[in-house]
Amino acid sequence: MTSTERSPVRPTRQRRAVATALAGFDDFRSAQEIHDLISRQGDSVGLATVYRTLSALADAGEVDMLRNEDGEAIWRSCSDTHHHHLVCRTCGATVEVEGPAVERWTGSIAAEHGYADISHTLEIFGTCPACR
Amino acid sequence: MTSTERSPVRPTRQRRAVATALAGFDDFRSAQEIHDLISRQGDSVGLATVYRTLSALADAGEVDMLRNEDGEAIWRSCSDTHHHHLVCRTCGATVEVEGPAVERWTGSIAAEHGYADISHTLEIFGTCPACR
DNA sequence: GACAAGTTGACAATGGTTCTCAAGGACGGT
DNA sequence: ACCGTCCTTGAGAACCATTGTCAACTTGTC
Ligand SMILES: [Zn+2]
Ligand SMILES: [Zn+2]
Ligand SMILES: [Zn+2]
Ligand SMILES: [Zn+2]
Repeated sequence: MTSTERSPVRPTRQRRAVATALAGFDDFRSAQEIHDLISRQGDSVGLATVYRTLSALADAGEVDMLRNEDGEAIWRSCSDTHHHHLVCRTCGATVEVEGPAVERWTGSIAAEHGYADISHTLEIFGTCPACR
Repeated sequence: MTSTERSPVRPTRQRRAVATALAGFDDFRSAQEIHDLISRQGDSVGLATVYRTLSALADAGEVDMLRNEDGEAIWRSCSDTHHHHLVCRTCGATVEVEGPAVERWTGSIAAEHGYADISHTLEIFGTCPACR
């Protein structure tokens, strides 16, 4: 059960730095890359804090986290509605895409086989026009 | 460049053991679990060899490798036609699913944005009836 | 059997991610 | 401003899946 009281989230220098760094990217980046950008901007935030903040933002639905082919987590600030990604495998350029039909399809497939608590991952990789 | 000569693949006791272990599962398992099953069956194969063999089989398209929500690689021998998976996140029970409409959708989305050389990943996770 | 080349396994190394815990900061009440 | 409480942070250790190392061992071939 989720308790009704949420622990307050305090606006700290560190959390602001992570949010700013995220805004500086429009493609998916690893926690390390985000940490590096923060450092390069003169700020100093512990790597563990970067991970904590990214996880919290992901839980809150304010950033998307997915895994690259090596299983590493990569992150990107996204619109807050459910969507998927069309990602250039050369330069990382990302397009958010929606597919109501796909959402319906995954749900019905799962129901058909009696699975509950459904989640799904769907990513499309390709080469963007600029990288052709 | 891929050379035209392929290095010969020798049928060894270890590779047979991995294949047998794979056949003993009908769901996705980690390399560690596969290694454990081999041990339990009395055979002895180094973990590194399990990884090497699984990777080779995946490259050859004889097993599917995907990543669970923690980013760990999990493996399963699969049919050789293009399909996706509905996976129980508790016990790993897997259903292969096909969705021609989804295949069409990903293709058209990609074309619409000028992306070429399209590939995609789509996995559905949930809790199976037995694990409810 | 002898040779060249592929294969193995114990172990070390790698590297992303999480954990630990003492020190620091935010906030409400006074 | 001062306190007390609870949240937050960071340096480093710990974790752990995966990969690299390399000498010993197989396998296929002649
Ligand atoms: Zn591109
Ligand atoms: Zn979706
Ligand atoms: Zn199950
Ligand atoms: Zn598909």
